[in-house]
Amino acid sequence: MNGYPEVSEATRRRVHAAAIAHNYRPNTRAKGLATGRAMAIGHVIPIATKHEMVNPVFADFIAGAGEAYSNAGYDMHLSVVKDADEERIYCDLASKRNVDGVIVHAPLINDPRIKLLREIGLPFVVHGRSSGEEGPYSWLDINNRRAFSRATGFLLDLGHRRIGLINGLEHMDFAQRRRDGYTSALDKRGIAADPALMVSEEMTETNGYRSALNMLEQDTPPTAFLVSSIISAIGVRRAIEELGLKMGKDVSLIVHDDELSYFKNSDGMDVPLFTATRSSVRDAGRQAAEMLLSIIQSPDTAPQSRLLEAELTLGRSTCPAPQEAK
Amino acid sequence: MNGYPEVSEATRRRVHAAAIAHNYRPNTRAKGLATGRAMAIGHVIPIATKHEMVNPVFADFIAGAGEAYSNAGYDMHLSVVKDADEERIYCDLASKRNVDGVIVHAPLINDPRIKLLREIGLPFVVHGRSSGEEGPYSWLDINNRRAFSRATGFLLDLGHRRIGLINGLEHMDFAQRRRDGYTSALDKRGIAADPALMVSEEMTETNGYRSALNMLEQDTPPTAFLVSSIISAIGVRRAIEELGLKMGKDVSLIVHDDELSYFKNSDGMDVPLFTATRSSVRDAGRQAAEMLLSIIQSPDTAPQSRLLEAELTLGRSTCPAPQEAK
DNA sequence: CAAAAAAGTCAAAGCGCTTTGGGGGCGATT
DNA sequence: AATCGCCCCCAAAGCGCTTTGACTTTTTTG
Repeated sequence: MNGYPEVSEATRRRVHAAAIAHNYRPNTRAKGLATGRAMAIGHVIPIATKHEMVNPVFADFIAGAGEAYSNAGYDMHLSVVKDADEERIYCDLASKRNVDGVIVHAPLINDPRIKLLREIGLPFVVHGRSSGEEGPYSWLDINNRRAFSRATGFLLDLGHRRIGLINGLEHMDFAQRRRDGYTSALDKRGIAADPALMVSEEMTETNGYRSALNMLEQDTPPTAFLVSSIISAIGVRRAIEELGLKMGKDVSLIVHDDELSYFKNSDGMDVPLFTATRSSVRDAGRQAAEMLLSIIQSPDTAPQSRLLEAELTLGRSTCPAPQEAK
Repeated sequence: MNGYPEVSEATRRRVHAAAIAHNYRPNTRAKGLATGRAMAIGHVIPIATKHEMVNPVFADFIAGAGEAYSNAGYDMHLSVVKDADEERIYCDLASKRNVDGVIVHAPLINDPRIKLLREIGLPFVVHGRSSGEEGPYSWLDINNRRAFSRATGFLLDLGHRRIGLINGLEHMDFAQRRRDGYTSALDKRGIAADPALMVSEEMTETNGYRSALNMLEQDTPPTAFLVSSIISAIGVRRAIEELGLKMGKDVSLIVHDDELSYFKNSDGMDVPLFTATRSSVRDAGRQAAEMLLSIIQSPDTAPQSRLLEAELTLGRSTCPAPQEAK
């Protein structure tokens, strides 16, 4: 059944028919044992121990990756793990031989997992990058820095001078890059970044709400926000409206939109709710998976990488800065 | 290493030490082949083909289940699958022997998967139930009917007479039960359910927004809403406020809260944003997983089931009906 | 002190597949 | 007619583990 050339077409057909008749499918374990390949990819999803938080982008990323795997006949192996145990899990996966490769999620700055995986020789692709990691490795990331610098520039062009940054946790690489983009765009216009306008926290609705409220209640409140997640942005909007202000009129907001399936910023009909830097995380999952599969197929080629650009899409949450705030 | 009684303690220690020294872990495939047990549980997550939607509760459910699996030494196998292909996948999983059991997600009314799994003899636990399925099977569900009937009763007690129901897709069993709870509570007070106040749709922010807007723009708009998901509720709130109304003052709202980790309705400090029927889906994942593991351990016991009650928690989104609306 | 019992060790078989090398059958070549 | 070559088919070995039963060593007991 495995396409050997010396088997006649007739026999092959007979075997196939019999297999279907008996509802036969080769036993994965036996096959894996004989071939030495697991035909499975591992995803390790870390639970932030502090708040037991599951990153909401995982679901969509995995949906995209899963598509690529089933097309290629691979299975997906998931380990849910408290972030402290994460390294041990990679060793386990490798030495128990239950996966042929892994996707590394949510890389930190100087992420130790990259070194570890390189050492144990398990093929991997990082979703994101890890600043400070010098050696070569395969990754797929969006251009977070440029996205946030463009978004900041866009707000500056609209006349905003005090722009709040509501970011994710900045030991995560993506958040660091986003802040870089933000501060460098401010720098370029000769504006000093104000620490009172920058927060770094888990991207939940409540956090977004609380931080925005804090900033808006300052003496010189921001007239615009840059928000790292559509979930936090909901909270930011709540804070804005609770103070009797209007989003897109009194306060502007740009959000990074991962195109989560249950929270589409734009439904294709109306003008999107939020002005956003947009990049589909589902698509990223698909591409990262395909990259990993190709690496597994030809292990000796150089590490691959791909940098995706985020689109800046106009929504109803941005407008010129109000006059009195200039 | 597997705890045979006739091996001396000293030898065991020696073997253990050697295993650790060489970073040895038994090969999962070989072990599985020899024992006939995969030590893995399958989760099949269907993608609604129509909108390519991933149910946002999966992430948290799986986080809970994953905890139970790793405690028991089990792995988790994920298949992401277009909902049309779902039955084939179950057959594959069973005949390829790569899992010892599966969790059935998002059961429909008269769900054919239950019959199928019973036939092929693969142990399973349903997260939810399937009305119309007569035979015995193991399930874990929340009492959707009672939760929604209580919530409706609560709104009626506050004087609301026109209550909008913004539900999930009603071919899903949970949504059906929620509507049942809603209509039966209305019935009990002699109020006819108005079809113009009931919608059934995928639970996205946009859908919630649009449906609430539609209802509020009717001649006799609802004074309260019952919403099946916190995601849709965000959209409902947006609609309310866009019309210049205040949630918890002009319009009341009760939502079902799955305690999604990135969208906590209550953060333990303030009064929750929404009044809600609350039940942790993460916890459900943990319990369903434990139930399945116990079934696999002793396959001959009768099917188990567990019905969890949802708590009604007071938030800031409900208040007595405005006078003029009575 | 010898024999029986207990405790510990080891080697072989088998799980279900892939891979390989040896033959059997048949038509073509000399 | 004997040989060669080709096309198939099949049987055997091995993947890394568990399980079993046979065997050896130590301890207990009459």
